[in-house]
Amino acid sequence: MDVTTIELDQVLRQGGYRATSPRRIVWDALRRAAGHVTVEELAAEVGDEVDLASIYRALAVFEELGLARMSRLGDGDAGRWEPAHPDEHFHLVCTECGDVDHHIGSLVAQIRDHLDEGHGFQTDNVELVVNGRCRRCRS
Amino acid sequence: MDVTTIELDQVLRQGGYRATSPRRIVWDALRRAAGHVTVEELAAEVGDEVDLASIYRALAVFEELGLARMSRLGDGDAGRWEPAHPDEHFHLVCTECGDVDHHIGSLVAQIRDHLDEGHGFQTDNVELVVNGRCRRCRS
DNA sequence: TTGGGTGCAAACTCTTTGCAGCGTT
DNA sequence: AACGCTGCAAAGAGTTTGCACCCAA
Repeated sequence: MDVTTIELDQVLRQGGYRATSPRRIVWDALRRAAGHVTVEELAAEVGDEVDLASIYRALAVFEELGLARMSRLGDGDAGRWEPAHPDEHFHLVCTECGDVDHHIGSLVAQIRDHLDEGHGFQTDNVELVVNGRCRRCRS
Repeated sequence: MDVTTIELDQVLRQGGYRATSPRRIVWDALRRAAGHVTVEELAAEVGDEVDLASIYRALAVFEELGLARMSRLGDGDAGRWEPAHPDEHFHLVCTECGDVDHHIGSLVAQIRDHLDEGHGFQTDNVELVVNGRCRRCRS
């Protein structure tokens, strides 16, 4: 699923929300970003076109519609946003160089299956953040 | 490893920190708690014996010494603390009843191995939070 | 036309920090 | 005696909210 700006309007309306200019602008900025952007970075990207409060509100709507996703990659870090990826994925955070690697694999599906079968737990959402040292920094 | 109050003093000193009364009180409260306590809850537990700022500072020291661990179980939630568990573990959070289940298993070790062998990533810390519906709420 | 959405500013929560005095080493 | 730690109060970051106006449906 690649939600373009045009499709965004439909998804919003189907969810009972209005298709507005600020939401389109925030969505475009989020897609344009390489991922893992803070709200502040998004604000810088959209300049003064959209108010900070409206960015927060837009992202909350996107999250509810399953369009976007927030993670906290460090202890006291601010929330970082990215378009929701259809494939389950998780984040490798290098504590040395700060690099964040997107990792798509079967691990999340394995976790889901394991919990469903063994524990009767119906998984909605898996938040997996792995801290460590990446290959380059391992020396 | 079960770090009692008496052992705490040793661990602190070995780490280059002083063994003080506020740290002992916070540590005892953390161990007495069922786990997953917020700083505010700890503050209520210790009454006015220890200042809020000192609780934060004590927990930061415990984390550095590997004695305690913080997780964020929900999107906008405050940090929740627990004594560090020797076995790798993760959290199952039921979005229906709010119950948090500690889950100890081989999953975290599997993740560690997978990343080390396949990607050269040396894992320090795995933060895994699974949201969903527990067996009871599944109806 | 109507009510959901927006900008603006103020408030709020969680957490950190500066500083003078206290207590561990 | 020295200096790390504490309480207190104030500041700071990130995020939310109240309200009047605006605009999508």
